[in-house]
Amino acid sequence: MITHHHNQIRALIERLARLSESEDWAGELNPAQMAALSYLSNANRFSRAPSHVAAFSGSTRGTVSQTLRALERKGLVTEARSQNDRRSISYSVTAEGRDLAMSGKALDKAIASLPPDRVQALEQGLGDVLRTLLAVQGGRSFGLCRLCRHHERRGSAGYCHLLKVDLEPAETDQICHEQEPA
Amino acid sequence: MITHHHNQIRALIERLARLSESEDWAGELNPAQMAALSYLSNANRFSRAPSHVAAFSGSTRGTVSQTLRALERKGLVTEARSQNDRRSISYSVTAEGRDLAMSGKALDKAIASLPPDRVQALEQGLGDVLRTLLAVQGGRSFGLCRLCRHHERRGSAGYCHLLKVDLEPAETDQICHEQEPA
DNA sequence: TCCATTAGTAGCGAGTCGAAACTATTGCAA
DNA sequence: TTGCAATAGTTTCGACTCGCTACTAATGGA
Repeated sequence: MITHHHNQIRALIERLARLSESEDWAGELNPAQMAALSYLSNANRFSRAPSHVAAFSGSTRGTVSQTLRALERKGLVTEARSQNDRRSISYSVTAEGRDLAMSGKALDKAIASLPPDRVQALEQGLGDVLRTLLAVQGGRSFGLCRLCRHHERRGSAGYCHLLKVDLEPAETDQICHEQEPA
Repeated sequence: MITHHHNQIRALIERLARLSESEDWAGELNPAQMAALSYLSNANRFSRAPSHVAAFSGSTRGTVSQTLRALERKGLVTEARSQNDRRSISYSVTAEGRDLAMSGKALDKAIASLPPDRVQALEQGLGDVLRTLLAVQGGRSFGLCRLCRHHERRGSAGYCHLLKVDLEPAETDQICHEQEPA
């Protein structure tokens, strides 16, 4: 049974996202571009292809392809074709791109002004909702590498048993498109 | 200080909204149209003008003007010019529009599958975030009529001390653009 | 080797979006 | 009363999203 409380919460989530997106950096970037840039700046080197961005944002490869070209024209990302599989492309975020992605958003400040237990509860609740939604829609989780069932911690670094590669310390804190919660 | 937890939560909110928007009814309506339709179907008769939709969604009057005309072409809303102020227009949602707006969203179902205390915590946390964000950005709250400081309960009906009008029972549960939390 | 699959791109049409210019109406103040 | 300034909404413009349907190129399995 869906009560008006559940509607209310969806409305809140959608409105917050909309307000956050209609912020300052609008004019510079539009929501889709910012979402892609933000994803790319947190994704590991195995997860920066157009199809990954598309899967993450629930969009299509075609749409994302154009979004990424817009970002490239603006000098915020650079394209690099893969050696192994010459079909695939990996995008990297430039220094300017990273600055823009990391620039403080009003929504972050609003969240930061909450008491820690509220923040905790929010993270947990939203995480649960996301997991349930993905289970229904059949999407990937795009969680952090180090929280993956294929991840093995090795000191400050790590190892991926799925891709069979060593991981730098920083990489274990990035988003991976193959991630499956432990 | 903004920690990665706060970033995480913003990312969650934006991703949930994006996934929710890229749902089934896409093809029928796009996100902006659904957002406008959803707002209109919950707003009271004083709050259904283009400028109200614009303020609610953090958009502009110009953009919203086109969105509403698209909705009207699709037969989901109807326009009605006001007698008192002949500049202003109020849109009403048609029966089909209401059906579409009310149709079950996957995100609602995901939220409904949470334990009640989680739902409670989410509603509280997201509400706090929204209030803080609005305080910073200077937007209106667009809350429920009956939770307004100008509202006086009269049995199952009510009275608005700001607009000096009687309110039907159903109206006290709708969104008002003048709402200020009690 | 052949062909289905996968990764990405191109072009189309409807529509968003912000900005600026524009019309009509209203309200206030001299 | 006249005269503006403010307000409500629309229009137009250019850049872009978005889903779609083709399309190319590379890959990989039978």
